[in-house]
Amino acid sequence: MERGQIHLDGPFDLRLTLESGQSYLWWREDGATYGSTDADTWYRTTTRATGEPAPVRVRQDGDTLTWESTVDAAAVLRRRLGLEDDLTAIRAATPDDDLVEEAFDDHWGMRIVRDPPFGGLISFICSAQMRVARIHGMQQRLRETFGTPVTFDGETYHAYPTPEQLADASETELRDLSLGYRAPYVRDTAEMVAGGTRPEEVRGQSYEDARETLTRYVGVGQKVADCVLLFSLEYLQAIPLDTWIQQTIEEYYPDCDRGRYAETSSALRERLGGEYAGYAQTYIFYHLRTGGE
DNA sequence: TACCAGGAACGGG
DNA sequence: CCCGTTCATGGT
Repeated sequence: MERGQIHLDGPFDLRLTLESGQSYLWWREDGATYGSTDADTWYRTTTRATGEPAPVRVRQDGDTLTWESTVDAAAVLRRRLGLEDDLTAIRAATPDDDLVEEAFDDHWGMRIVRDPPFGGLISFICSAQMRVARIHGMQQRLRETFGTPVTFDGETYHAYPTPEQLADASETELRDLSLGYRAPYVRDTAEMVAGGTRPEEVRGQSYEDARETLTRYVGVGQKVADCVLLFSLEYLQAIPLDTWIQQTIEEYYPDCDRGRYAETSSALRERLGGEYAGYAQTYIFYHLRTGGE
């Protein structure tokens, strides 16, 4: 077993980062409901960054992250948890705005995650008209049903299914996991990816071109595409316009409502500072979702 | 019971 | 292009 520590020299909160509705590819070792406020646990996931799926677990104690794995996971964790982002500089570059400042203050340390692209794509296809805890439950069932098991410290971690593993699933099998009408979307998109059309290929395209390209996947509209760009592909300017944010626009930024998704998104992006607008959006989303105003 | 959840596909205008 | 409707499922 390999074990290491990462010294945090900037604001970071592991629980907020992993349980704020950005990623559905981690799970708590204590089994507590996803979205719990108790952070005293290990968070588990797997990574294929070094080849075959490797289990990883990590926990936070103050300004120290401790991780354990079968591989050296330090670099992977830095990337996947957004530790390379200069959060203080990003906040400083975000225009002054009462709602944004309040959200930053209340949830300071939350980072934008970098999920593996395929898992990010499938999990956000599953997110359509669904609550956070249920989206997380779906991903857990997908892992345990179709993912490759690896044992670590006497326990089994199931890797997120590969495109091939999900493409081989039947729609009925997926419906049995309570995916509902999303089942054929997941299966068909997995087949497209297994066939060679990979989401990470959009890297290098302009933000709006990349969003348009991603909507070619079945079950991916502009909102889900924005989630994949923001939480998997490092387009930090992406602003997913979900029902919460649309409600926020009506209430706080009515002049940004241009009637159509692309135009409204663009207007709000400018209002939130452009390059890192996705950070401000993610703080606002979580702030409102947890009862802030 | 009826309504809703981090929407998207589909069909008609 | 735009708009309304439909699509499973489980919680409240």
